Amino acid sequence: MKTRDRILLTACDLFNTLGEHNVAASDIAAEMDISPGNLYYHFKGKDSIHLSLFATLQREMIAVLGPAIQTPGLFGEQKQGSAVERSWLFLSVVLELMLGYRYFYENPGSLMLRFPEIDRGFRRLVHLKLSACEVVAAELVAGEAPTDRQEADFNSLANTMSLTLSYWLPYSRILYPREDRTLTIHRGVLQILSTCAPYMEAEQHGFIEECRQLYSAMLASGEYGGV
Amino acid sequence: MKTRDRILLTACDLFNTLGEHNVAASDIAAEMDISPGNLYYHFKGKDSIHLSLFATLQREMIAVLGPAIQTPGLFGEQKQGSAVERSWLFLSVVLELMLGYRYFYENPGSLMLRFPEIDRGFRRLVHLKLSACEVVAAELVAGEAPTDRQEADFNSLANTMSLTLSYWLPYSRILYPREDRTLTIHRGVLQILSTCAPYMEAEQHGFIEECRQLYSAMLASGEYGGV
DNA sequence: GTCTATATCGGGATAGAC
DNA sequence: GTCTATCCCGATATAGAC
Repeated sequence: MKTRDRILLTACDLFNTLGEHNVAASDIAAEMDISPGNLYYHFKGKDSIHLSLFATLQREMIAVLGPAIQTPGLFGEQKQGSAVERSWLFLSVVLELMLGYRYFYENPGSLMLRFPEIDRGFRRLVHLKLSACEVVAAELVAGEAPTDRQEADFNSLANTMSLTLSYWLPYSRILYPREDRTLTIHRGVLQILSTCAPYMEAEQHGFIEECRQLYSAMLASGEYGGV
Repeated sequence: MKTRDRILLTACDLFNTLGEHNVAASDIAAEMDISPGNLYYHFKGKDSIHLSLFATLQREMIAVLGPAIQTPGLFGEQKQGSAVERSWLFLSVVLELMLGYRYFYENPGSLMLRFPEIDRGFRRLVHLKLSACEVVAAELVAGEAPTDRQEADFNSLANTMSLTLSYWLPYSRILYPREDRTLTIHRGVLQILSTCAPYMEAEQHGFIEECRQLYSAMLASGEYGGV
């Protein structure tokens, strides 16, 4: 593997575990057993690493969000499974991706303030996420023509979903600091879907119920170091 | 006003506008037209300022949250107005308070990592917020004995409210960077209350409707530099 | 591409006069 | 309490040999 890529990987990893601003360029070099000079040969500095890392995140996120927003609905092509199942998959993928760059979501403000391009990019991503949530919500509630009130409720529903999606990782980490990551994602998806529950057809509830059972079982089994 | 207090005030202000980590101790001194040495006479350094600032935030927040959690319901003593109106007031007060220390909520992770006492304190606050939201939610949905499913929905509702309450400021700032602060708070309260809408008695909806109208009017008037 | 050595710089922190 | 002057350190960044 190329040194340049190893730097990116190592940096992201350190940022995630230690917190972005507790990691110096030299720390990254030390962690990889290369010299600081070498690191500076590949990147102009920590800033340049941040920009590169964010560019990747952005690219990957757009790759996931883009298709979801296309008119035919989640994942463009032929639909498979029920609406809830597809939503579940979609939300999982997004959360998984965010988890890989979680240092970013713990302190969005800091990086946005330092780098205008990140500021713009992140804004754009949030807007995309909101659009995607609108599509997901629309698929989930489906059905009858909305009254004015339902219209307003729908908008706030999409907002809630998008907000939860954006901040679930840090929020959850505060409430359950040592929880297994996989479980955190599952609970996040469940939390978001629960938000839609009151608007959904009765038959759809079955899937959410199953998820809840599953989640309880996981918690009980203790293999995920929960609470 | 004592220099010590002016330092706290100025620091908080600078942190809010420039971002915590773009502000050096010397910047604070410069902004107040005192010498760095003077600042270090009053505080051992930036760290000590942070701790002091957080202690205040914590104290004020507990003063608001504590009574809300008491069994009689929101604001302890005799209840005034409808449940929605009281919730509205309560949520406004909390958001207003958070707004005063918004630098903190833009980058929770950074400060929590640096100061164990802030980490503990912030965790505690989030738990309190969640408890308070449970009380608010209970007052709002009121009524009949819940089935299992409603029970689960209720829990996730309280979580959604608490999460929205915690991250509304940064989220909203990303979506509407230049929005007037007052409007941001109003919209936040409305957003949280909308979350409960599907669970509420029909008659309660009237108030939320009014709020929405009001909000539309404010946006239209343009005096709040919206979008 | 990678290393070692070194220059630079900004912010944190202290000493001592007033 | 407040100032000036100064020190110190850690992180960034570069030069030049291998």
